[in-house]
Amino acid sequence: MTTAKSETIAAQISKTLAARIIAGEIEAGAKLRQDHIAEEFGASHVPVREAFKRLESQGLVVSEPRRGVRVAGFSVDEVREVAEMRAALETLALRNAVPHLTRAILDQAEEANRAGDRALNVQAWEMANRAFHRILLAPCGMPRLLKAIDDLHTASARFLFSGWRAEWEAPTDRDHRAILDALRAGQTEIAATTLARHVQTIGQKKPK
Amino acid sequence: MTTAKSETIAAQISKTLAARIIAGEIEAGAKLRQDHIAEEFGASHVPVREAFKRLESQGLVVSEPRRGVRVAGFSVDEVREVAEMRAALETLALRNAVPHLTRAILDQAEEANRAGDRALNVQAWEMANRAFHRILLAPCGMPRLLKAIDDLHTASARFLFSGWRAEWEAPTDRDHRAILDALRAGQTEIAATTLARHVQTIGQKKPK
DNA sequence: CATTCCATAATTATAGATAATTTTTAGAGT
DNA sequence: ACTCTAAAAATTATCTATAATTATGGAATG
Repeated sequence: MTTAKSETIAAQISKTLAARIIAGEIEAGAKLRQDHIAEEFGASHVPVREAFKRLESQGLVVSEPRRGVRVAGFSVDEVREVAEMRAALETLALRNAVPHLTRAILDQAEEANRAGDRALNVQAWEMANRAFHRILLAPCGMPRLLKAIDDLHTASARFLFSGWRAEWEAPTDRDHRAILDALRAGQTEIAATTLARHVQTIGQKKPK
Repeated sequence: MTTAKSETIAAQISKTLAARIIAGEIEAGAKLRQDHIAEEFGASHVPVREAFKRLESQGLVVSEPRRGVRVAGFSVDEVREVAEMRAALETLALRNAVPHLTRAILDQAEEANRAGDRALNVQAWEMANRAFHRILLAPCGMPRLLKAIDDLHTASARFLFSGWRAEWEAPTDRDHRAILDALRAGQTEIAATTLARHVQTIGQKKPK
């Protein structure tokens, strides 16, 4: 599978590293040495540095001047922080999206939800989950907000994968269905409060 | 005035360019040519590119691959978007900060408010305004949230400076005082709703 | 007048060298 | 044996020079 031709090398490296960090292949706190990564990708150190900058802005790595970058850790507090930010921003997005929601969009979201129910592993479930949220929120037409939410989803996914790697079973997502039902009935407030509660429960599921 | 010695050159360039963009010295849509900027700062193009990446993550410039970066424009819709995001995130931060607010912190905020009243130009007022918000919200202890809010403040400041450059008079800030009074009285909800309304009024003040 | 083609310019990436800083290693002294 | 200091190694950050890819603008052509 070849990556898009017109993407810069830095963007490709950034995406690959982000995927690895999210998947837990590189553990938190590990140093990322630019020369090694440059060699692995057959590139020079310049695009690697740019990829680092992008990962830093996503909160996946932290950079200390002259000391290199390392994979960001995440504490329980930070997981809660991300969950609360998601609750605040996703409800805002939903309220602005509601006037533009059509039946077709709601059907799309329901399909994504079903795909989540059918998921065999946590990665597939997360992909469907993210699709569900994105489909419902995208019609708000607020690009900056959507990008912020997307970065928070990425952070959430990291937590999800790190704690649940082994034991995981597909949860039939009751909340998603409740949100869809409320939206179909035109009950925006109920949908928004359900969404807020739903997002915050993710932060509460301790990985045991 | 020498900048901090241990900062990377990229960080210095980024800060300087950000200040110029916010101040309106570089107009929206203007191309930023890395070679020229590198020459101006006596640096090479590599740190300039890294500075661009940082500005991009702050939303101050947009980058099109192989076509360079240009100063981001901002529409009325975007100003409203930023205001709504600020309202959502600052109320969240305030609610989490309230348990940690001391009388000393509230006094600090009041002093910042007075400094705003004494401000002779919009830049000084903005600085005091930002200080007011930061003092009240910082005790929430949520670094990711605070950083996001700070970036939104930057975007707000751009709008403020662009529209009000010439004609501006110090508004005695009634909302700030109302927020402080509510906090002193332990009325968290009133403080939060006042803050939300206050932030959104900024987006409504049309220039001219 | 529209279209194609080419020259120019700018961005993006490579490679090697240099400086500065951090980390590690080794050694001296108590 | 332990600690503190000094030298060495490793890594980052930067610069210079150069090549390759892609836009942009204008000229030539149908």
